[in-house]
Parts: sequence; C-alpha cells; structure tokens
Amino acid sequence: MAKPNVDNIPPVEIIRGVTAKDGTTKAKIERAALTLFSTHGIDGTSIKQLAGFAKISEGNMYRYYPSKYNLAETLMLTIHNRLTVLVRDIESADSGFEDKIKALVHNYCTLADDDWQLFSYHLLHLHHFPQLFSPVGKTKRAKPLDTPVTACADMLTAAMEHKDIPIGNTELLASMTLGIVLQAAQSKIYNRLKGPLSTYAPEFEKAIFAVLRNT
Amino acid sequence: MAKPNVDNIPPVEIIRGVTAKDGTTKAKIERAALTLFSTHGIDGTSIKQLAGFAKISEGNMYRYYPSKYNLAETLMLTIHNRLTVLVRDIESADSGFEDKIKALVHNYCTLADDDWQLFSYHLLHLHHFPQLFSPVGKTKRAKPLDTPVTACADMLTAAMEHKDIPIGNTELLASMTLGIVLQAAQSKIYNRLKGPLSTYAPEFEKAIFAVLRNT
DNA sequence: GGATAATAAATGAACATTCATTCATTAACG
DNA sequence: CGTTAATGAATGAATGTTCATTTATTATCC
Repeated sequence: MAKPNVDNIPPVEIIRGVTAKDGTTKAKIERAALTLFSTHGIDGTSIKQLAGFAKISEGNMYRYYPSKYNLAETLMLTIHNRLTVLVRDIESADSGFEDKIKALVHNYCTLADDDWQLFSYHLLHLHHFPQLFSPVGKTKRAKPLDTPVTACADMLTAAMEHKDIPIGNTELLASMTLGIVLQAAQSKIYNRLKGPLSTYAPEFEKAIFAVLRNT
Repeated sequence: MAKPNVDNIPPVEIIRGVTAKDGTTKAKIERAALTLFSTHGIDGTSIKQLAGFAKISEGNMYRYYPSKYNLAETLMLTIHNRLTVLVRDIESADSGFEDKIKALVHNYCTLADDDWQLFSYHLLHLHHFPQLFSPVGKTKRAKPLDTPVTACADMLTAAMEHKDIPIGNTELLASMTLGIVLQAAQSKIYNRLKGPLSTYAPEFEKAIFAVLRNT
C-alpha cells in the first residue's frame, strides 16, 4: 500500500466535488469505500471487496484512484475540510454568540444527515490520519492543518474576549461541547439513537449553553 | 485470521487478571498489542510487528493467544468489562445521585489514567467489535452484553424516577454526558489536552450536572 | 549436591493464502 | 478507426499460522 502523503491536500473547491451519489464509476467506488471502510476499517477492507461491492473490476479502481490509501485519505480530507469550513464560516459571520452556536449545531447536524456515511467515516476513522488532527507534529510541516476542533476553540476564545461566556480552558470547553454532539452521533451509529441527528439539535444547543455558561 | 467468537467471553475474575505490566512474556505481548493496536489499528498491525515490539519470536505469540483476533478481543473485553462493572458498582451503591455522579467521573478518570493505553484502545477501536455495543443484534444471542453506556442510561432512568433530575431521553442524556468526558479523553490522545484525565474531573462534574439539570 | 530425565518456553523457517498493484487484452463509443 | 473505459489474470510481497527443533527450567533419583 502507498504511504501517506501529508502534503497531498487538494484545494477545497476540488474536495467539494468528491463523494457524489450518482451512478458514475467514481461515485460507485466512493460509496463502496465509505460503506466498507466505515464498518470494517481501511486495513480491514480489501480492493477485491471494494470492487465487488461497487460492482466493478479490481483493475478499474486504479483508473480513478492511484492507491487504496489515497482513496481513504481523499475521502477523509473531504469531510474534514467541509466540517472545518463550516465552523470557520460561522465563526467569521456577523452575528451574536448565541446565534452562532445555534447555527453551528444546526449546520453540523444537517451536514452529518446529508451524508451520514461520510460523516460516520470521519467520526470512526479520523485517528488513521494523524496528520489531520495532531496540532503541531514533530515534522517540519510549515502550516499544520486547520481542524474543526481548532476552529471551535477559536470561537470560544473570541466569545470569552467579548464576555459572552466566562473565562475558561478553551481546549477543554471545545472538547466537552463537541463531545455532546459527537457522542450522540456515535450512539446513532451504534443504533442507540434513532432518526436524523438534527432531531436532537435543540437538546444539543441547550446542553452546550448549559456547559459554556457554567461558572 | 481466526473469526470473531461472540460467545468467547471470559468471566470477570479472569478478565481482571489480564494486562499486567510486569515483565512476563504474556504481559510483553499485551503491552505491545495495546501500543500498536491503538496507534496502527488491529488490521494495521502484523504479528511480525507485535513480536518485534515485544522482543519475542513470532511463533511464541501463539503459546499465549490462539490468534491475533483473540488477543485483540480479549484486551477489548478486559477494559469493556472493567468500565461496565465500574458503572454498575456505583449504580447499585447506597448514596445520593450527586455523589454517584462525582464517584463515576472520578473512578472513570482514575481507571483511564491507571492504564491509559488500555483505555485509549477501548476509545479508538471499540467499533471493531460490534457484538460489544450493538444493543440487540440480528443474531439469536440470548443476553446482549452489558455496556458502560447502558449502565449509565439505567442510572439516569433511576435518577428520573427519584426526581433527582428532570424527565428526559435517557439514551440521549447518557450519550451527551458521556461525550463530555470521552471527547476530552480523545483530545488528550490527540495531544490537545495535557496531564492526567483526572485533572479535569471537577470540570466534567460541573458540565454533567449542568446538562442533566437543564430543564 | 550432582547427574539425569522430563517438561515448558522459545525460536524462526516453511506454508498456504491474501494482499495491493500492474498490465496485456477486450469492450464501448463517438 | 481511434480513443477511452473496463476487465481479470498475473505478480511478487506480506500475511497469519504451524511445526520441527533448540534452549531453558524444573523435577527426580542416587
């Protein structure tokens, strides 16, 4: 298998084009990958299984992706960047803190519901790509990748400066509030919660405000 | 690789004996497995790598575990049962709700800190073992396995009956409150939070109470 | 205690199988 | 016809597991 290439990060506009659900061969490969990678892991899924699920030949896979790892990485970058952009867009918007949180929860849930396979893949297998979350690695990488958690932490820092919420450990608060939504998402994957994630958005909002305003 | 055996669940007293940190061969295998499985995944770790890390021969692995999958499953069952027992013990204790939550957070963090490798393995790779979390699978399994989440949900149900907290969706509340702690743990794995998890126990308690008492 | 026998632990090469990837060939299509 | 898409057999490296053999430890007997 090809080695990870940390610097192979397609620009967002290209990324946005991936993971369509139409019947093209590329889409069939991507949907097969999301399904099988999510349930059996990347290393636990073979090219033969992917090709079988997508109902194409093994060799034809390589016309669309140069390696299994590149396929897995591209999919992960897609959702990782979408989520990051989502948070950054809201962060830079011209609205009050309360509205921002509400928009954040709503958009996050909607994005997850829109492509639950892609979202699950991110939730379950992000740790396969250390370069995507490690704050500043040991390598000489000039700019560490932006992440949803970092973006959330930045939002909280700004909110503290504007005295919207009490001063606190931003990394910790970002983790705890994100955890409220993400663990519920995990419970949905495990069939402990039913229906779209958006169903629970009002509860998420209330819980997040409760945690953040806690002195 | 040997297939998963859902019914191969050692009793708790046997489970408790595993994952020592002494220099015995079995312990060396288990520590190597926890380290490599956590970072590279189960399917991403070969017997050769395990043996190399543990500094024993490949063949000798099979004197202590019949297969790679059994090793991975045994370790997962160990931590999964420890966590479940931890919650159940507190649930059945004769103390007030507030004290139970405090004890829960404290013991959970302490257990995690005591064997961070084992805890991380559980957090990152539980989804490799669907039989451990799927509430009631499609199989004719008589008794679905007890889990930490189920135990927490039961605690919340009791608390609602005793009017310690407002009525609500127990599964959702269990997810959200667990998420507060687990996402922080994940942030610690990703080096976004420093020091032992117990450091943040008081913050966890406050956040959990804030969420649970939220009307 | 020291020599010998019995048992347990450990090794690493050998095995069949599976893997990701390549490539010569064929099919589809404008 | 020429170009692109698709196939699936072929390749060699890597995989999990087995096993004959060696080494270490423990037990037995004089």
